[in-house]
Amino acid sequence: MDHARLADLLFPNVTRTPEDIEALYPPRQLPEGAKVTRFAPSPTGFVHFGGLFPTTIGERLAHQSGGVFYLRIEDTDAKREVEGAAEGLIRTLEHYGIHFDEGAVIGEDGKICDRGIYGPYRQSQRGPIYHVYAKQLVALGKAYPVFTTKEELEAMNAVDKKAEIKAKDWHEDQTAQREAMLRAREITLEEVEKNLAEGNPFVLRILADGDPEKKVPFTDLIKGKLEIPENDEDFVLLKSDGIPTYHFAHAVDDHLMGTTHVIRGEEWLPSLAKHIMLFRYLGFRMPKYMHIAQIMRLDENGNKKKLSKRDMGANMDDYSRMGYAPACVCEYIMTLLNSNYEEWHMQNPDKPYTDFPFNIKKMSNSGCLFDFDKLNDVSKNIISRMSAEEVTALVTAWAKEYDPAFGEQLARDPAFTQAIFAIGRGGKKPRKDLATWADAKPYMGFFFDPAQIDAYPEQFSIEDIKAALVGFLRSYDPADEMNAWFDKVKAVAREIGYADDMKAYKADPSAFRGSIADVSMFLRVAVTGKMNAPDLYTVMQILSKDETVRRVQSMIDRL
RNA sequence: GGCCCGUUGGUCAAGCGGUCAAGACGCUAGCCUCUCACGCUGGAAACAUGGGUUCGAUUCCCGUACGGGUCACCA
Repeated sequence: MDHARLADLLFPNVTRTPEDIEALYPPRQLPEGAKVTRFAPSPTGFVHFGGLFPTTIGERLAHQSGGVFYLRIEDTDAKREVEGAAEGLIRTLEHYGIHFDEGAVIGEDGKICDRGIYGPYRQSQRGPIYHVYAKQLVALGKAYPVFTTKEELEAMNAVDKKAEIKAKDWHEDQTAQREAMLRAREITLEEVEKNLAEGNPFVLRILADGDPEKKVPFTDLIKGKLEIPENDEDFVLLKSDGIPTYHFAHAVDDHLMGTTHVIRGEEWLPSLAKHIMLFRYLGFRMPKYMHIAQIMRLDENGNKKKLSKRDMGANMDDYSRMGYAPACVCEYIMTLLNSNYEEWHMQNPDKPYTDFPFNIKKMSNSGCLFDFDKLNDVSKNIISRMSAEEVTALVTAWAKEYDPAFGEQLARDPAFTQAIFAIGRGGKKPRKDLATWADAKPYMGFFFDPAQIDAYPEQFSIEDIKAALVGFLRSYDPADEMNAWFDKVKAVAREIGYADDMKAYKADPSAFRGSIADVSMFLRVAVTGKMNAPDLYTVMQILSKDETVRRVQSMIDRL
């Protein structure tokens, strides 16, 4: 077989050589140790939690080392592409504070455009580049074409490949495939010419020289030392539309664009042998790899499953809707990514997570379960440290988008709203009431709308409650200092036979009808409608005397 | 089914041959407090399993089980 002749036959229009291409991609001028990483999504949907994981690592590694973090769009599968998905991906990442130094960006006109000299950054626009390398491989005898007729191609596209294979017997299928592969390798120049003349499309397959019985040692930055069986599968390099598969595009692009670290999910581990082979054939130096474990979820049988797109908590846009602040989500991700992050954060509570010295060695190598409880805790801590102004602004902004009626209430009197969010804020032990902005309404919505009223526990008599409320109204004076105010509440408690001192009550509960805590609860429910609410004295101050009295009176009336 | 990866409390996790096996979330008891919270002090709760190697294994090796991933002209 004359490989050079085959190459010319297959790629008559390719005149450039790999050297010509290399010249267009000069080595990056970066400081020693700088890492070049990338986010390389296929524009088929939204960013999901599992995807934000490797992205955050890439961003941290690049920016912490003075390197480059770029965005490359892997739009090699037109069938699956979703209109506008790429733009959505970029916007979501921006929302989470992930910025790209280079690559595909959203331009002035809202459309994707390139920024940087290592482009194009959309694989769909890199066809001619891939073809140069494809031609080279053919000329080297390391790749060969497999022709199909258009009818066969259509038939292939019509079936769900994955489902089809699953239904088959694995052994049988693999033997058949292997035989077909070996046969395809035997194609002659004459056959190629004939097919080309007939206009039949072809895929370009690699000619695999590996022996799976042999293992190649490989070091993954997270998994450690691995033994990879050599690849013996003639996988597809170029699809029949001339567009490369992931494998081929990965090798060519990451080489030309100077990627130093490839960070991807561990589902790529089984393909690693293919990539090792490709880089070898192409004469490229391999980047370093980090294969990270998947985020899992529990299925209905209690088994772990990879967190997939449809799952609760998968779509990052859902977090916005649920009212999670981006900073909180990022911090939660850091706690999952780096086992010593929490320790660092406890020592540096006020520093942003970007100050944390991210350490690859501290990364977990098994998949973790998504935990909303933990996210909420992280989130509560962060929000508790925000200022009242900040919380007011963020809650209001969130509500305007996701709960307009509530947003309007919050915005009507910003000073009033801010006074509410200032309760228990600041100081050493701030309240931790809010994990999400959506928590604001159940937490403090009663200031605006007292409609929702918790029922009093049944063990208390209506008479006691009424007596306490009436007693309170008789003596209430908003000019009282907090202590004076509470002394009056205590007096009311004594009047109706409730203990005004918790110690005395606990020493002998039977001596009293109830305690000051119960009386406080009677009042709290009357004023806020809730068993749980922030400091009652302050709540009354903010509500005003008229409103406080009105609410207590209305509770007395309905009892 | 072949191949690959993984396995410390319910969850996230320290550990890297000798520890009473950290810590965080959640759960829970009590304390503090003028009420709700916050906070504090405790508690229950774990090395999947069988063989080795070793004076000694959670830690090293092999097997087993279980879980995950992958086997497309998808990424």
